[in-house]
Amino acid sequence: MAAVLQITPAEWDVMEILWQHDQACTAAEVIEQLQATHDWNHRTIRTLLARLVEKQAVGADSLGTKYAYYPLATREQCVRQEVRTLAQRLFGGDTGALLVQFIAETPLKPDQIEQLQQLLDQSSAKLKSKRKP
Amino acid sequence: MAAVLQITPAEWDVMEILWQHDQACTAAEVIEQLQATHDWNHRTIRTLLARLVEKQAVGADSLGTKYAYYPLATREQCVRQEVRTLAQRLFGGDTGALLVQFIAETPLKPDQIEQLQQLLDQSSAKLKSKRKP
DNA sequence: GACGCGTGACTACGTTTGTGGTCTAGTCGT
DNA sequence: ACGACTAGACCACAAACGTAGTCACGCGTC
Repeated sequence: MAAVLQITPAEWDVMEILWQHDQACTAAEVIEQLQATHDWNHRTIRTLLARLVEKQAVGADSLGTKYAYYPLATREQCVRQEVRTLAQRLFGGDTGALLVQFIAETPLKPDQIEQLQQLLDQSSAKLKSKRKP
Repeated sequence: MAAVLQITPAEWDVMEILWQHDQACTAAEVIEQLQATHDWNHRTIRTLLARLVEKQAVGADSLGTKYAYYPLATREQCVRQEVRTLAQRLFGGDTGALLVQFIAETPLKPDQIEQLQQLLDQSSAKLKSKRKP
């Protein structure tokens, strides 16, 4: 399901609102919150919601005359998708070198460093366990 | 210069060819190499080249009847731009967070893991030394 | 019970992107 | 010198995207 969810930047802003809520929201709620930060016509936001429903990134349950909208994909999934797409484009060939360069010049926070170290440990552990059997 | 270079995925593939060469290339050379991997009409590639020239990502020196094309932006600059853009969208500009995701998504080779581990050690050492004085 | 308002459905329209066609002026082989 | 090719300039067109208008319908109000 949701094989290659292509969420555009504008749609992403709508998804963020939905992800922030545990409960499904009405269009009016989404519109109100988006208009706090975006200078968007409510019709624009409704269109974005409709497109997200169409591409099955968002579900819509009928509430009589209106709908309750809720995300069908987790933020996690969508982030992974985006990251994978960009990684493919940027690092399609030589992933390692570029990542090395990037790490070298990105100011990392202590917890990010720790996260990365754990990831690397896992990777090397996985590599080793694979080589033996 | 090249303030917000927006390179589309198709254009990116053209840039890759140009970045691979130290010397400027003719359109014919770019076309030949791209057609090795892409099923693109040569007109498509010429259009992409023209658009890249227009947005000043690529320079074109007249060689009589043809042009020599060469990148005006380095690959590093463009990668940085893309990463920043996506980090902005996904993590409110936190490039480090995006890097964590990249690493999580990327299968790394042992030597790359080692390199990255060293880099992280350096980073954390730097952080510690900064905190003291 | 007529009326305005919010809601969703459908439509519109300019721009960007991917893809490729036409036109024209040089280039090169014969 | 002429005809086949080639390179680039200009144009075309559909899909995706950002942005927003119109329509019709049910709801609460006066």
